[in-house]
Amino acid sequence: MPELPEVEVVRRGLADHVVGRRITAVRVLDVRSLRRHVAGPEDFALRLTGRTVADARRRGKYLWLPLDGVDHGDDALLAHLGMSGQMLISEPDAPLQKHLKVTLDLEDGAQLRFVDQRIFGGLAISDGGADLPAEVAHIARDPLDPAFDPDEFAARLKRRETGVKRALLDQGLISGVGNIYADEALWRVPLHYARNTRTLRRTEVDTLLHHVTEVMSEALAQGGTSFDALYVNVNGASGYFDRSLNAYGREGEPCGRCGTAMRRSPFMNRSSYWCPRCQPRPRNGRF
DNA sequence: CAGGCTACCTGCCCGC
DNA sequence: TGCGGGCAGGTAGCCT
Repeated sequence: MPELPEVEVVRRGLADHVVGRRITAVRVLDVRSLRRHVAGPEDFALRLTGRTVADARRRGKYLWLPLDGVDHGDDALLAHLGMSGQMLISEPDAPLQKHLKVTLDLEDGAQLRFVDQRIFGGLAISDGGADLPAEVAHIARDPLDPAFDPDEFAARLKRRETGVKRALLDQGLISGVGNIYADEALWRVPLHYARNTRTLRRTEVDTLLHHVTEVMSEALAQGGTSFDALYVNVNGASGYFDRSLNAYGREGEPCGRCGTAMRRSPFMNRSSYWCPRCQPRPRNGRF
């Protein structure tokens, strides 16, 4: 579900409501959400209790909260929202959400809740991960990161022998882009999702990068994309970028540029949405 | 390295 | 009303 803009909305919410607060109690309601914390739920709770959240950081779709505290190293609470994960700030006595997995009581009386319907997301404590968790080391910088290097991206992309959308979804090459924003950026360029990366000229790479960055920035400014209540910010509010989508989910609807009916094609066990006129399928790997 | 497939889960929607 | 299949914003691992 959440891609970079949605995760960044959550990160900002955590920065506002959680950073600087001490964790006074931890409850794990479903151990499956701690699959990546191999030491188990008791260890998880023990090591979080009493710690103060020092910061809220993000790279791509990964979030982490560096922790302060005596007797501990510079470790962090690592989170990935997967397809359906939510971080919600609640009153402790608020009704329990159906898919509530973990609660963290904060010293100011609020409660941070991790809710996750499909359990593809999860929480873990990353040893020494305050700066950059080892679990995130394989993730490339995202285009909203000031240190993102377009030259390096272009060089690595050119060395690939693959389709351009597959490359965009490769979090080791560029992070934060998921199925929605990949289709939106490709529509804006415009470029067919199967276009071979080796045939892209540098100007096309730069245009693509421009649109990837722009569409995610615009979505962030509108609070992200929410099709339903599964994606919400820490206060439970939806984003409204879904109204601005030009490609994703628009099969059969007219292209916003040329009016041709948009198409949906199976791609990597999901779907790609594209305009057959603006984004013609490449021939000879080029056009 | 590329990429196809599977697994990890729940829920919704559709056709029968 | 129920059942099966397909679909959904993601990632990791195994195999060829």
